[in-house]
Amino acid sequence: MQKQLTRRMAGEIVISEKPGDTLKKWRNIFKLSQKNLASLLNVKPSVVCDFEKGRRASPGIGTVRKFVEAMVEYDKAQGGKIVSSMFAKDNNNAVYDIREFNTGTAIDKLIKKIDGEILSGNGDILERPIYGYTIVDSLKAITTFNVFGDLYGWSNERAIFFSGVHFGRSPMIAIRAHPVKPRVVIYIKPKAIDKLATKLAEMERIVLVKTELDEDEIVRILKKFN
Amino acid sequence: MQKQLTRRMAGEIVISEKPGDTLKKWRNIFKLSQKNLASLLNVKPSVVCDFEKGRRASPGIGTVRKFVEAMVEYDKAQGGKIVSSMFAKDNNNAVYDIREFNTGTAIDKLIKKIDGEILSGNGDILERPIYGYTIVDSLKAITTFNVFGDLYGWSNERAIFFSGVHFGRSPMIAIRAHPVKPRVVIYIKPKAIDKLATKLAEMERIVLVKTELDEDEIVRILKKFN
DNA sequence: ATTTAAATTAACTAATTGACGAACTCAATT
DNA sequence: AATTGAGTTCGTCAATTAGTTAATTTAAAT
Repeated sequence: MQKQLTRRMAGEIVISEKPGDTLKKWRNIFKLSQKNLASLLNVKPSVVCDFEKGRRASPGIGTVRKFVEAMVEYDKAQGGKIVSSMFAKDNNNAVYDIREFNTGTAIDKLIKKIDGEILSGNGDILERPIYGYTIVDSLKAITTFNVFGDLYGWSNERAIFFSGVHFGRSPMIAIRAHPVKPRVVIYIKPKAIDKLATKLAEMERIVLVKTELDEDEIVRILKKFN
Repeated sequence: MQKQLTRRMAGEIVISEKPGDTLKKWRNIFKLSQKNLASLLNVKPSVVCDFEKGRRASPGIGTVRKFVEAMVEYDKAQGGKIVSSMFAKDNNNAVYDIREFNTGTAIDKLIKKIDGEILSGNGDILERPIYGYTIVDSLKAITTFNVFGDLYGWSNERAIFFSGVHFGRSPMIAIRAHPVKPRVVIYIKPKAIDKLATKLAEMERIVLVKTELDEDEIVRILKKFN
């Protein structure tokens, strides 16, 4: 959660017309004076000001990272009020596991590892690399806040595992409606597979897979991936 | 849309343990060789390599911005395949009618006009103004491109009518998953109402309504609104 | 086993950053 | 009228980046 926020802050700063202004904006959000922030960073206040005023056209990412992380850390030490207010109502116990791989892994390789059966998807799509996965409880995912709402944490170059699947309609509809799509959707022990699910998968060019392994086994297997 | 992606990329790079690896990951996603990317940036390939290999501990944000924007620009010039694969697509004949009101209309007033029955929602929420409506075929809406994808066409201060509703699960799930929410959802002649639909409506603070009028009658009535 | 494209490494230079500190502005207190 | 606090400006300088060229290694493909 903190990482997500730091990423967002950093992204905003880097892409901003005026990185300094954006930096300042965040400092204000965290209710820090230049002096406070400077002391968190072990630098003098003028340094903070120089950056905010854009004296350096292109500060290093190390600087940005330090700034951003210092603010988030600080907030955390104060009880994390700001950070958690950014995430409104978070309650991600719908997420069973979430990880990023260090290197890309081909889709078909992953499917084989988890003993999956392909329901939709073929050809070179299966060779595309993915960079992480998320395992969610399908019902909780839609009744719990924020799982689909937080677009920023998602990379679409990943696999989404759904547990607690009945016919597989709802998860695919949710994905259909959500602007960011995963590359692979894997149903864990589905009771059946609705035709609409495979149809939507085809339309979205998503590889749809089912597996009879349970969550724990999957996590164990995928832990070995890097 | 592009800006969102560039921000996300930049954020990921800045906060990454190994910014170089993350940069590389994105280059791969955009299917560019170091040479290609270098020529887009008017630098030598070794520069790209240096960054990817982390030989610069803290590259400037200008560099990051250039890299990220070059990739996105390049993709755009190629038709934007990668970028749009990150988001949704376009095309809509699922939309039966769509209109904006000139002035705000209170929700309860509109409900009365179309002879609607409230399934979820009460109190002052019903007095909120809405500024337009859309009538969509619920099945087409999820099988046709874009209806949910084109986020910017929507104002959330509006009513969405769904026709062809069976149990009302799918439309609410779609709304649940979509980042932009309407104020009011109206089912046209639903066969039944699933409990999950009302539950989701409550969670989203969306006024859920059903009506037994058909599309044409509704359009006729609403045409009189301004 | 060779060839070729792609990626990595090294050595070097000019330009820029990251940091300091001192002087300065501008409101708001006292 | 003097003091405090927050923020700004700027000269300075060692350390680092952004870029070059050229040589070397890896990985694919013939």
